[in-house]
Amino acid sequence: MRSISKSTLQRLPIYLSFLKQHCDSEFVSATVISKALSLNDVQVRKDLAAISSSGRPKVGYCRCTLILELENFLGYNDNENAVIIGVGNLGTALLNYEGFEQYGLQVIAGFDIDESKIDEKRKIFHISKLKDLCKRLNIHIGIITVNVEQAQLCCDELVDAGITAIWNFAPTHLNVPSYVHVQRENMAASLAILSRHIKDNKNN
Amino acid sequence: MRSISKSTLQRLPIYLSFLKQHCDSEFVSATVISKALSLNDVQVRKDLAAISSSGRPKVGYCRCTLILELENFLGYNDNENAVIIGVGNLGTALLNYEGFEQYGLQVIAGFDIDESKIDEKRKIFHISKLKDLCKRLNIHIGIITVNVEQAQLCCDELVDAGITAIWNFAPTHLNVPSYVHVQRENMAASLAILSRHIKDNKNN
DNA sequence: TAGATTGTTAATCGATTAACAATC
DNA sequence: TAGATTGTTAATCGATTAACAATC
Repeated sequence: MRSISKSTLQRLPIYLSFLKQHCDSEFVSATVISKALSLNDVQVRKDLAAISSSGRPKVGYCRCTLILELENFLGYNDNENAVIIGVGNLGTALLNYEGFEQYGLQVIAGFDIDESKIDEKRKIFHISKLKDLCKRLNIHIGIITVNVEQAQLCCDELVDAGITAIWNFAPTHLNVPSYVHVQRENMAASLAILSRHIKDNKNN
Repeated sequence: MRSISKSTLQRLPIYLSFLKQHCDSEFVSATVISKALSLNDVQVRKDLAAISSSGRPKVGYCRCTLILELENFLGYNDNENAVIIGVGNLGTALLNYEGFEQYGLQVIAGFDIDESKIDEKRKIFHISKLKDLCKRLNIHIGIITVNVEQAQLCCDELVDAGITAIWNFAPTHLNVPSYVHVQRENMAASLAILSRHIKDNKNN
């Protein structure tokens, strides 16, 4: 099992969701997956080879085995806890979203500066309790859903609390120590691609 | 102005947000931007060259001019209307999110099958009204925030309503005609990258 | 003039795709 | 055996980075 490229890593969850959703035969081949997802078949085969060696010539992959291998590799079976900073619209949506559990992510608490939002029954705490809770529960993932102005400050708090992976929904760059990974959820980039497509359509 | 690569396109909003937020001198160079955002300076220079020719040797770019050029290129000044299908947690958050206006995106209506969610004052309509509204207002962008099971069905409705660009938040692949572009907001992929980072940290 | 910067051309790197041998 | 499939090696493509000439 060699080291995985970022682009491969991003496609693995797509294969997994396809296998779970649209595919009910016992065996499945890279060709079938590639056609269903409009991808190149060699690409799919290489991606799968990186995380599995259960593929058999002429037969393909056992669907159930492949699902397990993907889930294990992606860590969907070992739970990671996460905290969220900023319990506004988006933060609340993510805090209430049950779908992350499926990916092995438990968002166990939300934090905010705004006293009026705090509601310990619903697991929303004042930000002053962040560090203690993260250290105590050994939490590594922090989700930032505050506005641009507060993002760097919250980021610093997370780093100070021992977080090493940050999922940043604020549209801004964050400065972090080199051992911390920031994953920017760049909605503006998605929009840029979408609106470019519309413009291209108009010009043709 | 040559054709823009997808990776360049995705970085442009990042430059723009930096220029607006963290930078208050009259002129700014690609080197300064690259350092602030931890990118390669030639990459920034090439990206900017693709959308602007206002850079001057020894001087750099006039910050205001560059901001305008980026905004124009990204279409932040010409508004696009969009509709949302699925007014659950995430759909509501996006419907209420004021931040998209900054990107020239107006989410003007939400649609749902669930009669109890419909509230025309808050611009939430029954899905049966989708096609008429999209045609009448000449809408090109649809946002899908329903669950996996309903996603393809909603997608078909959008295509039928004349939508050519779909922003898909449901974790599933959508089949569309070739002239329709689907931008998948792949949260599972972001999570995969984050949790890989944590695993790598543990193993070192 | 010297130094900082742009922007282009060439080199490198990595990811995708093509060709093909191995296998059931 | 023939055909479908895996998985590997080689070729291609595109994006990033390096080198450098042009410019204010």
